[in-house]
Amino acid sequence: MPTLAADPTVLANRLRPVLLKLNRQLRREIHSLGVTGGQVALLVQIKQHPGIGIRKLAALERISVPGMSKFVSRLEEAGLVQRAPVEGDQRRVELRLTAAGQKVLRSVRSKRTAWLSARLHALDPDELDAIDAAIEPLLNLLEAEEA
Amino acid sequence: MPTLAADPTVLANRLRPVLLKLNRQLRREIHSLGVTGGQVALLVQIKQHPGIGIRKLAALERISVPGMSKFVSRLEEAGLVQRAPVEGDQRRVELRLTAAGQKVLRSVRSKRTAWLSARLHALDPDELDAIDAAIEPLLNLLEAEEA
DNA sequence: GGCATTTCGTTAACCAGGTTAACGAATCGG
DNA sequence: CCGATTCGTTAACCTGGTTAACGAAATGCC
Repeated sequence: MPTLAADPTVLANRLRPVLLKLNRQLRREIHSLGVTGGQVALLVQIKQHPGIGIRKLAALERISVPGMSKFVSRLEEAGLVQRAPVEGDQRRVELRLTAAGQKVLRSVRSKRTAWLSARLHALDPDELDAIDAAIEPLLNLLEAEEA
Repeated sequence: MPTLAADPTVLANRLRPVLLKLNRQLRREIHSLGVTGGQVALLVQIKQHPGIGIRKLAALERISVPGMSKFVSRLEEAGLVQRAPVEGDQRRVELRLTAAGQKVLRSVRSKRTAWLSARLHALDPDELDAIDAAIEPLLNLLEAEEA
């Protein structure tokens, strides 16, 4: 039974190693289609914000602009996204999924063979609920600093 | 309100981006003393298992043996850990914290200025409880595959 | 005792995922 | 029309990993 009214600093020290190890595993989830978790996240964002630019996308994903430029280049080389010039502003670029990108996204979403999905299947329903309930608070952790 | 009896695959797809972004932030938590979260985790393990070898440590942290060797080398160069020869087996090494390593660990543990700690302080008690309650299930996710 | 096998750690070479610094081109505002 | 800003790219660099190959030491066995 977890301690109620957890001390934030103590909680941080317990949470950190868990996140660390989970992400080490997730990094290896470079599954079948050759796309990493990070790349999938990018595809999702582009799908949800068609025509978005590098800069906004970088902000959404919380990485630097040059970093985003590089990742998008990789996705473009892989044929999953398309850089299109913006009408009336030749500095900007509009990003969109290609047909191949959409296909990848569809097939990834239903994938149950990925490490995380497989491990979650092994948990009890109440454990799943506990994780489920933590997702929003964890998201709030990130949104807090957008202010 | 989170969905009860969450579908593991759906939950995985919601969880992944959260973990991804959290870890991107955590990576920048290279605070004052110049040690990263991963390095702190290592120091903690060495403290809890004094005299542990590279191989076991690598298994505990779920990374490869050569990777661990490299990280330990860095920590040794930084003067935080000490490689000592093992009595009666000259292949092995025993790892121990130096005084400096213990000092770093003490000062890190109480640090409330780190990003994660600061953000957690901004959450409601019930959100903290939700996160707290999710830690064990998340750990189980990792332990499951030790079997 | 001697030799094959296994165990332990290191090194080298490589890749992904970032970062900051510097820049060039285009747009915008006075 | 010119200075300042905005957008994206490139280059150089770092951390955190990986696999492959290896050398030295210990173990098992005949």
